[in-house]
Amino acid sequence: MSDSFLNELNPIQRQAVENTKGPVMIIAGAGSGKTRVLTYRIAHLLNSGVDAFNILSLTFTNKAAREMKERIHKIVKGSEASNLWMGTFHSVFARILRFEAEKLGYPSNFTIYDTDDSKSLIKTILGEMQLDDKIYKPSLVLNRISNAKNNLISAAQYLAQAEVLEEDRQAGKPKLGLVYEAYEKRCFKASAMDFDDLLFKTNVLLKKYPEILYKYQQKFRYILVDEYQDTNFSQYLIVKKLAAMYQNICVVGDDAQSIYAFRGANIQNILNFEKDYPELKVFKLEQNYRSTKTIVQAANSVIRNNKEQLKKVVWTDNVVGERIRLLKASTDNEEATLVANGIFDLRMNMQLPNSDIAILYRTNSQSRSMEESLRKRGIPYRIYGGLSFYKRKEIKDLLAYCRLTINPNDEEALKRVINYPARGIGKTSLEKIIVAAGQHGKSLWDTIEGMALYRPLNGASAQKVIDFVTMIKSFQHGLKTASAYDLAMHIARSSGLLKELGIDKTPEGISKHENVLELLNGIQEFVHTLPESDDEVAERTLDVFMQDIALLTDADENEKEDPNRVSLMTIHAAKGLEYPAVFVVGMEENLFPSQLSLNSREELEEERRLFYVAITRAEKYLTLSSATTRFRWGQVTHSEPSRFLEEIDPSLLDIPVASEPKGFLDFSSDRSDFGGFTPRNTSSTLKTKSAKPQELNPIQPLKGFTPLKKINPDTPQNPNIKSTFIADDVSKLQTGMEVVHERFGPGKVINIEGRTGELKATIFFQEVGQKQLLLKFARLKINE
DNA sequence: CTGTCCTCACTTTTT
DNA sequence: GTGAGGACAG
Repeated sequence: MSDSFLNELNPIQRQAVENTKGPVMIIAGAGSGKTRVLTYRIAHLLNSGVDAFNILSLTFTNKAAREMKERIHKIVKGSEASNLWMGTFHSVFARILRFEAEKLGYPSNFTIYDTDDSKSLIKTILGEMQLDDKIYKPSLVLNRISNAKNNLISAAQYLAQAEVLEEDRQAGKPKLGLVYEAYEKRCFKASAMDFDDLLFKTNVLLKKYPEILYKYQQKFRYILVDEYQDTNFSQYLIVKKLAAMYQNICVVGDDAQSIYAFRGANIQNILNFEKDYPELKVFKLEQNYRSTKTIVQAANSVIRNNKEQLKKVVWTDNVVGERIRLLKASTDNEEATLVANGIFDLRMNMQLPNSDIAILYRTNSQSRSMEESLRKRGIPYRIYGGLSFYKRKEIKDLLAYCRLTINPNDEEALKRVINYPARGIGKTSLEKIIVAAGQHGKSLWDTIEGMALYRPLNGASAQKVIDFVTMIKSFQHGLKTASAYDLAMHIARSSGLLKELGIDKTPEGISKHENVLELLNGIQEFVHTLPESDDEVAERTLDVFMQDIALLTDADENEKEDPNRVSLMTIHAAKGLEYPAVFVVGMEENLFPSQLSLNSREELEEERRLFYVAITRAEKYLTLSSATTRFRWGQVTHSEPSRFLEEIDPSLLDIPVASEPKGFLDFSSDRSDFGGFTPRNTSSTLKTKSAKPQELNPIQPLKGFTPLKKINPDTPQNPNIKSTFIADDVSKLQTGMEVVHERFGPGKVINIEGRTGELKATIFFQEVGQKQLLLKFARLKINE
């Protein structure tokens, strides 16, 4: 058994990997090889004989979990790695809760309510309590409930706290606690848990049943938590309890990248970790392997403005690299055009594939203008997040039928489909059912199933509801016998859903129909896929398929499509990812930082950390763009440049020269003789500016100074060399010639093709490998 | 009860 | 500009 991979680590990383006993905290700066340390640590545990079943690894997103699993598979041979418990907090504890559900009075097939379900239920409750949903805005109410749950305050405890009630009274929402209470009851009656419940109920379970706690303490002897800075109190306590016996707990985090406080994440968890475990070992990973010096320094100069942070010095041995480019546009559409042009130039001049490029924004709504400009330019792209596949109406409709079949008590699913497709059960009927259910303390389903007993409706409407009940029951027969696909297809057909969608021949209607078919396809794939690990449920029935659906965010169904696409996503979604070239768009006050964050220092600091995350996604090229006017909620609004721009050390920026008449807006004007991504300034300014960052950086350790080693292709060249790049030179170019490229360094021409003016050369560079270059853009120097 | 038209709120960020 | 939800007529 070889641990040779350990040699790939630097001394601190290696210590962080090898100290597997006892509590460990790894403070990992951006780009410091955190994921590598985590994966190697797990691999090292497995190689030293720890059973995969005894390792619990918690991540923040499904994507992160998936990636880590893949990487571990690559290092550890055999199928052992499949047995790791690795996933998000929510998915791991949902799994445990399903196993232990009866202890809490839940069936193991409980539904997981997503945010829409929760809001819809709150609206229903507000209606019943005759509260104005303008005052009790469902999203705010849900927020408040969510906060309570994340701090382990039940409805009963909420109602028992005088100050909390007073707070609500002050805010003009005195009944909020009662809404919480009703919500809690309704979820329970519907056999449903919302996202926060998955953590809350886990806490309840572990507290109420010491023997269950003991069982999982024994099982999870080694616990690893990624993105620890983003955990909330509820998650913190679960981890603390599980780790209490063996104390083999390793948390990894970076306080500078904490961007989920809005959802209850608590930086204190990372700051207090030391108090919880006195013999804690702390490892600080401060060397950044990802980005250029310029980018690292820019990030440092921004984050320096935050008051609350752990002492940490992120530095890098990498090259200085390009300066950060600023784009200023007059409108959001122009901004998008500039970004698309910038991407075009990067592909041309730096030979970057689309997949090396990402556009990051603060809000999902900003994606639209970007999409348009990319489409115009013919640049393929992929949007991450946004309206995910599983959030589309038609998908939710079919899933609601499936949910109802599995758990008929699921109130939100029932409300969603009882009259869709329309079957004559309208609002009035539904209201009568809800009232009757409330009176008898039954779920909606129990009320309509026992129509004869509870009599919520009479005559024709009653008959329609009875028919609906009969239909759902017929679906239920398939649960144990039919495969997930057969049953789902049967449901889609007999419910009338497919027919309904087939009628609509508008492009949107067709797309909806296709989406449902795609979901059915996905279910079929599931049926044909074998369980990954030993303890995964082996049956391929519908209820197994549905278990984790609510916890899925982005559908990675599209993997089959062209992978060479530009990525578009929110900065939040970009966390943990890295791209050679990054565009951060919408650098404007009231957008980034968000208007809603300007009330408090804490919130502003979170926005700043978000900007820090955005900057540190970039490896080589970073572009920040803004617009002076922007279309927002149907109106043109004026906006000022973001304050964050001023926080970047100006010497790191490629600031458009004022005297240049709007020229900098136009990427394409003279790119033929001047690489589009090259600083435009005169050579004298370039010289002084490129020299400055190193001198200025006060926190750069001495070793960070790159000694005069071999010429690095990424180091900005002395602009005076430019004069030797004469176009005539290029025309003389022939196969076999030795050339020097400004960025790729020395290379040899392998092939030349194309017609004059569009000549394309294939060149093998010693340092970066083979590239295809358009000669009119590539500034090549022929070596004679 | 159904379908259409109109109004209005909407833009933080995610499990 | 858009999508959800309410008002209203059939």
